[in-house]
Amino acid sequence: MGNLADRIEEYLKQILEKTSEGYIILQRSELAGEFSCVPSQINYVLDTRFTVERGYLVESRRGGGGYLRIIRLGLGLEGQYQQVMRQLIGEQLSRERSNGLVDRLVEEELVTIREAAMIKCVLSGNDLGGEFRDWDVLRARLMKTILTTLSRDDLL
Amino acid sequence: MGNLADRIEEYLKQILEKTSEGYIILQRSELAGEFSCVPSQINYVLDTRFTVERGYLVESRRGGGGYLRIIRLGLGLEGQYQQVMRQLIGEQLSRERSNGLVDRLVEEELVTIREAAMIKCVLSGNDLGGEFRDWDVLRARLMKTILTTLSRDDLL
DNA sequence: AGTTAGAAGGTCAGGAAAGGTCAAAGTTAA
DNA sequence: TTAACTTTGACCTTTCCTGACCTTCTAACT
Repeated sequence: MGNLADRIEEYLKQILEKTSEGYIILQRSELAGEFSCVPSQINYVLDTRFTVERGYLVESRRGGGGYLRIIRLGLGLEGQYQQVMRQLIGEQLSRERSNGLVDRLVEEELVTIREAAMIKCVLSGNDLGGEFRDWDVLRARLMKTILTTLSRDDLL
Repeated sequence: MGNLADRIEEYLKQILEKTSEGYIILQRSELAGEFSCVPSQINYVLDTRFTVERGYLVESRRGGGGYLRIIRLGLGLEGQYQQVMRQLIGEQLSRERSNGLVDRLVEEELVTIREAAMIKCVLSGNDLGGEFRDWDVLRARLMKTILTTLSRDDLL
């Protein structure tokens, strides 16, 4: 596995391990410079290796003083639970089931009561007056993004 | 965050924090001098960082003895903030504006960082591809419902 | 009172400094 | 020999910074 993408991946994961903040910040062009490659190669690495499925979140900002921010998603106890949850959710999620899941998250003390109330109110979807068709699909996607957000290591 | 605009923003917020009046008065050219930049850079910072959504009001006066006045808008106590927020949200709400509002809720310690991240990720709406049309309208409604939920007395 | 010079701040367009996208060309593994 | 993965480069969007030019206000001088 000596190819460029793998080496960049390795390098990033290494500094990501060492940090206690739960994230690292870097400049795309600078990193590209260190590995003597084109900047878009960095995007390739980020797109293929630092995905949510693999436990990472990437934020960025353009313009002068722009940057890349790679955030670690929890791999510990909470992270495990998060993976299980994702499988439980699947492609569709009914309102009853989502409420059940959220209650369980409260019991496990992974979310507060306030957070739970918020999640439920969003997932209840009283706001889209019939304008959306595939409710259960949307609910599943929303639930997943929320779980992802909650497992961000930089929010602890 | 090493760029000039960010540094000026931070500087201004710092002195704004320290003052007890709730506002600061300064001279554009003087401030520009301190940061060795062109005066219009100050306008850029004010236009992009000290907006109403983020809780600031900027007044100014030209001519001899002219000045800039940056006012920090409080959200008021005991449920008043709900009304203020609703006004700011209005019927439609862009992503930029909603992020500004959420940041402000954090600053006022009305929501936690985790809650803020969750709200942002829901409102960013990466989940409903092009399936929904009036995004800004939906965002406004969601934001209001969330605020209502968060201010429920039984969640404290 | 009217005029005018100087002292503020305001606007806008253009260039620079990031990062993003996409498709074509090159590699590698089955 | 394909099919999947990697690498590159041309072009795009967003954000920042500067400078030239404009508007408003005060004060001093008719």
